[in-house]
Amino acid sequence: MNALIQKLERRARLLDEEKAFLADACQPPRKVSAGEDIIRPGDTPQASTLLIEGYTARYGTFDDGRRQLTALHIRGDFVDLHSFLLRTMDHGITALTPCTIAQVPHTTLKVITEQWPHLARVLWLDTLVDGAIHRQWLVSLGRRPALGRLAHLFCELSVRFSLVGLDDRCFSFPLTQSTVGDMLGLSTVHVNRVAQELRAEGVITWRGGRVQIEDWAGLTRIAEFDPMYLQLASDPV
Amino acid sequence: MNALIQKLERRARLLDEEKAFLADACQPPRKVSAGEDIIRPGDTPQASTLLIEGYTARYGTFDDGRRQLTALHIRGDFVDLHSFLLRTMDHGITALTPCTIAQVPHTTLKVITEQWPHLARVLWLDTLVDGAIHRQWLVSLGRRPALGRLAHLFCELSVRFSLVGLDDRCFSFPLTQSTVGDMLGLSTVHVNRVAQELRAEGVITWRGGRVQIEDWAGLTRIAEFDPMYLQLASDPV
DNA sequence: CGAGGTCTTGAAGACGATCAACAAACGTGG
DNA sequence: CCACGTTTGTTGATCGTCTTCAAGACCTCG
Repeated sequence: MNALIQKLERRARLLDEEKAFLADACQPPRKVSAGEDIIRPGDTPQASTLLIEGYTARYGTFDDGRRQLTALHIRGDFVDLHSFLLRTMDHGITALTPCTIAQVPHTTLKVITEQWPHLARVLWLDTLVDGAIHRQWLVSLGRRPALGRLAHLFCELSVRFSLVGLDDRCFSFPLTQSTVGDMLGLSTVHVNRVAQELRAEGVITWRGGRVQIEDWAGLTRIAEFDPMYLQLASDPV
Repeated sequence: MNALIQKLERRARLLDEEKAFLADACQPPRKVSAGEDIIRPGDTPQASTLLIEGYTARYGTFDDGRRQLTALHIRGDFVDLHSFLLRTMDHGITALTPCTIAQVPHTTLKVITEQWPHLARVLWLDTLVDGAIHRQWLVSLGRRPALGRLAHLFCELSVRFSLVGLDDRCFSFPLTQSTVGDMLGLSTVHVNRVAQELRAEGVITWRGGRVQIEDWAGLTRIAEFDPMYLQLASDPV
């Protein structure tokens, strides 16, 4: 919850009443174990899920079992704020690690749009930043070579962790190379090879479920990273 | 304008007052010629642009000039509704063909969020469907082979045109193969080759700036197309 | 009629996938 | 705390898809 508010306040000032209302809206936190589906494609959830701790991902699947992850969530992210209006989910959401989540009923979100228009705009903005991240991923998958794709992912995560008050140059990353492959549209083997290349360049270490960025300038150069899309400016909305 | 309302009403019922307010919000239409930028990266527009006729696209560029299109808009699409809250644009929007556009001032959009909460939710939903399309494109770029990518694009366009009342099995498509390559993350040469393959399969004809779908079942099979993500159900929001 | 853009075709090469095998790390139960 | 099985990471070899380069055909529009 605090992580969410901290992130939202990087983009717009919130009134104390708004923060209090948002905090009250959350149902008690719940644990989810790794590999469990939080939402299955076709579900029509009655509440939106806020990620308190852990990693979750959105995914689409093919008949033959191959999958593509379309988003990666960290603490403070609303993993399915869009289910409030989208109703039936066109994709699933899975817990990549053990997670703590809290739910906000859709009825409460509706009240926000009726009675707290400013807060509603801030939440709308949050879904729009989600879209901006999607666009960057599209650029990655469409035009960036494998090495740049992995580098870009780490750049993005570093900035996103800094928004929720975590050390951004060294963060927990207990995902398998196979999962990363499903995210970047690469095979597991190739993820392994480009990871080694990043290590050989000396820009990161990635071991034991942790990533440490050793050379930020070098990493951003390889990734051609420009953080503008993460909307760090704090404007009234 | 009518196209927008027609599309929105496929997802939620609108009151006559809401439709009237939305129609009044539009400034007089304006022509834009092919190749012209409607928005440049870094711009902070004071109005959102509605596409009345033609094709526009969102794009990201690299230093070396290569580009990746991240969205394709047809008539009835709000090409940058998100600029209302996102403020400074992280990407550009270009007219791929001669276009007619109309603008809606951000101040008016703000009034909608303050005084027309239901209409605001419908517009929010529209940006969420945008996100759903992004996710499908991510799946395409990440995991679909070139043939399936092109087939999927035509499936999506067919459904989207049907939502705005156009013949969906035969639509105007005056884009170059190079532009399609920038959309699908492919080289021009390869777009040419997979297009010929789709023709050879007898599922489409694509000539003289028009696409005709000859075998919908075959096309959707090649694309592994599932239209769920376009949110065709009409629910109260 | 000419010129520039677009489409088409061929050949060579690169990047990443797939297959296969082994090593290392992890977790679980004895 | 160790043994064992399973998952994850690593490496090599081969293969396929798509890219790049190059050149010629077609088309459109002044």
